[in-house]
Amino acid sequence: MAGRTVREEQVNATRELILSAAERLFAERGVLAVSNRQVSEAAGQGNNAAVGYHFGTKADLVRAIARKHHVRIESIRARLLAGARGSTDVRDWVDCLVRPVPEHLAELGSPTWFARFCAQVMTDPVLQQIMVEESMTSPSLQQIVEGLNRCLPELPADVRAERGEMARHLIVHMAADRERALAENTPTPRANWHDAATGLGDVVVAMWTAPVTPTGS
Amino acid sequence: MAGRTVREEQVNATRELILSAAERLFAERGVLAVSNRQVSEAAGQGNNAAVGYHFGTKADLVRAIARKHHVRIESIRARLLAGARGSTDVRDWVDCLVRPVPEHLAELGSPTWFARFCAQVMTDPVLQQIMVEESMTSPSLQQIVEGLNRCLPELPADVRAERGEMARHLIVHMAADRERALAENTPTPRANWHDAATGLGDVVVAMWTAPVTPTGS
DNA sequence: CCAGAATTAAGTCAGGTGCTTGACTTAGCG
DNA sequence: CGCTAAGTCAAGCACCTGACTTAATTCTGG
Repeated sequence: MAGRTVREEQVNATRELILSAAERLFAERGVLAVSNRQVSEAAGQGNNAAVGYHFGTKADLVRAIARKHHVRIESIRARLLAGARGSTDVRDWVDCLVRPVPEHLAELGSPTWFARFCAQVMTDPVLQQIMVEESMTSPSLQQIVEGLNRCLPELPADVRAERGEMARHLIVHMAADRERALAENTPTPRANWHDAATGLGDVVVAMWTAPVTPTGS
Repeated sequence: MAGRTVREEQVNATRELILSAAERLFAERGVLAVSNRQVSEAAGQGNNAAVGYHFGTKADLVRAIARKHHVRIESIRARLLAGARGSTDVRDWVDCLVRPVPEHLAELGSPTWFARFCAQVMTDPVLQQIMVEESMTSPSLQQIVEGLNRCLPELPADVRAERGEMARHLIVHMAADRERALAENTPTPRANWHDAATGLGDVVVAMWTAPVTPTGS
């Protein structure tokens, strides 16, 4: 088994090269504006079809990038979740929801591209579905939802769904904004990812606990 | 001057045809996934260069679509603003911020495509700037910001900026989500655009008035 | 009623795209 | 040591794209 390393190492290396080149180009220029050829070249592969060989279609490449990060994010979420188990404080559950992505970006160290990539993919009419498939299969996310439900039992199911969507948008797009600001050396409202997550948490807690003005009936 | 009508009418009609065809295709398939050719064809123009003739580059086309809607949205915002002048209730100013887009979409009648278009353009790394230029020149938006500032004088400037960004993301992306759900006949949390705006308002008010947990110093 | 301009139609062109093909390189194994 | 198979490379294919050119059509102003 140890003999497999040499070749397999090399393959994994080029796969990783393609993955990170694609992530960077996608974030900077837009997923659809970048061709597989350009990704291959940026990854230092003379072969213009390297992406096709290793990943298949562009959608598969996007999925691979998403999956790579999601495993890290998932483990951070699991760790936070362990600390919140049984809590009846909304803030604890919101932190489980809000902190994993910023914390993951902090771990990666500057510069990062994943947040911008993520925001784009989540907004694109055809790529969106890929992201949903990748991230909604997370069991830990389900546990957070249940935890929040227990904290806010009288919140109507519709409103709960609505505010869940809102939280998702906020987390992804605010991370993308901050990441972009960092890349362009523009001033950011917060000094670091942890503080940014705190600001996000303040808002998301307020959001979940906001009174619901009656409509219709 | 009345004699101009026949010719100019026709030209404006094809321009409008191109504009709405582009808006629909962009929303459904993605701005960059649709070529100018496809837009021209979808608009019923035998000329594959009709887009180029009438608008120039794709960025110009995007700008034209954005501008068309922004004039309507701006007038709705101005009307709401008149009712809020002098108020010290956060909710009044939030309504000015939150209601124009949903109300505009309601006026257009189903199906609409602008919200999805808008969300994409705002997220794209190169198109984003166009949208910012188009929408940030609005003087009425400035007035809303000032109104909110007067209601929340002790909120730090950084946090104010941060929460302004959040509100923008929420308005655009939640509208896009609802629009997509409408297009796909998926159930929506709210029965109509007005109620959706109310739900959005509840959250945005809570967001602006949320306590700020101290960070750093 | 007509000359001239604006708009639409139709075709062309160079360049870029995804995908496929076949040759070359190299690791692993008998 | 030579064979096999996986990975890499380079070239070619059919197709699509934006940009440009030319012709036909339509309307305007005189």
